Amino acid sequence: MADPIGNNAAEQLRSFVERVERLVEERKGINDDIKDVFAEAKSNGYDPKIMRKVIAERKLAADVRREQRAVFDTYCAALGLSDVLD
Amino acid sequence: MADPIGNNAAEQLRSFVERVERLVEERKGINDDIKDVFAEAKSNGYDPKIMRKVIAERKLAADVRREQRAVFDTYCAALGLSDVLD
Amino acid sequence: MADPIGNNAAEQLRSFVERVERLVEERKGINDDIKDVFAEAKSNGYDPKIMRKVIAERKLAADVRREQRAVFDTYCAALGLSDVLD
Amino acid sequence: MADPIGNNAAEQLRSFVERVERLVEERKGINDDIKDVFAEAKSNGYDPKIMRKVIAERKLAADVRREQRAVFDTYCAALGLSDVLD
DNA sequence: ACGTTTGCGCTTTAGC
DNA sequence: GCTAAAGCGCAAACGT
Repeated sequence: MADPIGNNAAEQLRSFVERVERLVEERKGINDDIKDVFAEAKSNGYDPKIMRKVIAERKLAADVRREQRAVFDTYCAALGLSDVLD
Repeated sequence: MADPIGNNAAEQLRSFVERVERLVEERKGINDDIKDVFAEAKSNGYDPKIMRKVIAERKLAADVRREQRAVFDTYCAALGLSDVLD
Repeated sequence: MADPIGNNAAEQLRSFVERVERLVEERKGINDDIKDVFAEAKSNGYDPKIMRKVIAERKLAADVRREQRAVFDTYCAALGLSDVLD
Repeated sequence: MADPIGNNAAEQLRSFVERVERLVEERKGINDDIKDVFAEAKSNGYDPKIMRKVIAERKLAADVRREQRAVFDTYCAALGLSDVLD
C-alpha cells in the first residue's frame, strides 16, 4: 500500500510532539527528585527554606563569576591576548 | 585528627545542597532539549505555538481521563469489584 | 541643613515600600472580613464549604463568559466591525 | 402573594454569597494597586524584585518582634507584673 | 487539636 | 526587556 503524502508529515509531527511530552515527563521526575531531597534534608533537621536561600545565593554568585569571566575573556580577545586563565 | 561534631553535619548539608544543584542542572538540560525539539520541528515547517497548544490539549485530555479513571476505581472499590480495566 | 542627594531617593523608596505594606495590610483585613462572613453564614445554618463551591462556580462561569467575550471582540476587530455589544 | 418559607433563606444565602464576592473583588483591586505601586517604583528606577525581598525581610522582622513581645507578655503575666512596655 | 487537602500568591521561566 | 504562564511553597480550611 502506498504511503500518501501527508501521512509522513503526520508521523513526523507526532514524533516531535511525543519527544516533547517525553522530555516534560522527565522534567517532572526531576522536580519530584528535588522535592525528595528537600524532604530528606528536612527529616535530618535542615530547614528547606533556608537551604533554598543558600542555593539561590550560590547560583547568583556563580552567575556573577561567569559574567566577570565573560568580560575578562572579551578584554583578552580585544587585546589579542591568549587567555591566561584557561 | 578526630572529626569534630558539626563537621559531619556541615558535610551532610553540603551533600544535600549539591544534590539539589545537580538536579537543577539536569532540569536545565532538559529544558534546553525541549527548546531544541521545537526548533527542529519549526525548521521542518511546523508551528511551535500550535504544537504547544496540541500538547496542552493532550495533557488536559490525559488529566481528564486519569480523573475519570480514579472515579471509576472508587466506584469499583465501593462495590467490592475487582477492577476489570486493570 | 541641606538635603543630600540620595536622601531623597531613600525617602522615595521608603514611601513605595510603605505603600505596599499598607496595601498588604488592607488585603489581610479583607481576608479577615471574608472569614467573618463565612462564620456568620455558618452560624445561620449555611455550609461554608458548599458556599465556597457555589462562589467558585459563579466565578468560573464569569471567567468563561469573559473569555468568550474576548474571542467575540477579537472576531469583531478582525472583521472591522464596531462592537455592537459595547 | 405570601412569602413561602425558604424564600427568605434563599435571599439570606444570596446576600452572604454576594458579600463574599464583593470582598473578593476588593481584594483583587488591592492586588492591582500593589502591582501599580511596584510598576511606579520601577519607572523611578527601583528594582521590584529587590523591593519584594526588602518587604519580606521587614515582615519577618516584624513577626519576630511580635513573637518576642508575646513571650514577654506571657512572662509578665506569669510573674504578676503589669506590662511595663505598654 | 492535628493531619490532610484544597486554594492563593509568589517566583521563576519561556516566549515575543 | 517585558509580559504572560506554569510550578511551587504556604496558609487556611475541612475532617478525624
